[in-house]
Amino acid sequence: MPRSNAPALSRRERQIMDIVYRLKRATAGEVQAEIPDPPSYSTIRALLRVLEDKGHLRHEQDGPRYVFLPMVPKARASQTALEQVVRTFFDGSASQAMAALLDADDRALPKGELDRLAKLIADARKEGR
Amino acid sequence: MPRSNAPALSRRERQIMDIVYRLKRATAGEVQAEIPDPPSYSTIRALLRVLEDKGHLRHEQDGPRYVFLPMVPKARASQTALEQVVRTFFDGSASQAMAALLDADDRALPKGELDRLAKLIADARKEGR
DNA sequence: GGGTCGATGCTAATATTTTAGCACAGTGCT
DNA sequence: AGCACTGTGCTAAAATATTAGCATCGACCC
Repeated sequence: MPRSNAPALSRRERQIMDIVYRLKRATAGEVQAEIPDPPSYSTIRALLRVLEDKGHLRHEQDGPRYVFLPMVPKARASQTALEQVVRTFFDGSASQAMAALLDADDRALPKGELDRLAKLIADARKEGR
Repeated sequence: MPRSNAPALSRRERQIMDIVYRLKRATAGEVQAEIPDPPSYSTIRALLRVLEDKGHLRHEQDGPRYVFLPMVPKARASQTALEQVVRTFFDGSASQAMAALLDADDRALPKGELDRLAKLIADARKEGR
């Protein structure tokens, strides 16, 4: 858990946290590999250490090296991130955001996924009444 | 349009951009009012000026004062923001993200919105084949 | 005209972030 | 044992972001 008084993430810190979430767990080298125009290895490690100090990451020892993991579970962090986007860009309306997702990506949505969504929505409609 | 070589936004800059997007357009005073523990008015203005230099904002004169607006239209910025979240937290799958939105918020979704979504999805399914 | 109010432009100090370098520890190999 | 390799911890410099202060300008009112 990030310490409650922990300051918000800086730019690089945010970038690194995103990478760790995407990879689920990552070593310094893996993080570096994900950054375009990356700074030195040493720098990455320093940042990971800072993030750990601030309570955003923890590490496990994997043989000789550290593997870093988020303190806040991905599921929770993703909800927070979505809420933030919904609040900022969609007036707090989740359904507007969903419509935007559908709109942007309908080519890419596998049919099975659409079916699944249709079902979720059908369920929600039933519950809602 | 942000200059292509414009560096990513710093923390405060991001915060301010979000506020401007949320309000659609905002004066320095309005931005300040939206920030908890805000820095001085002077500071806000400096940041707005920086954002304008970097090409993220522009301003219009409204009587005696400036009203700031995003250079990138909200619709486009919101797509970018969603893509970022989808990539980071949902493995690139828009439908997973939609499911999360539905899950978090199904109490709050007005029935009419659900109907609209159901229709959008039905259409997408037709198109997709 | 003179004064006040509400705004801006600019400059400079301070704080934070970002970066790299160096020293050291452990492992495996010859 | 000695050496190379791959990792860490720590420290300190450099770059960037954040902040506030001060001078100025125009509008309005007395």
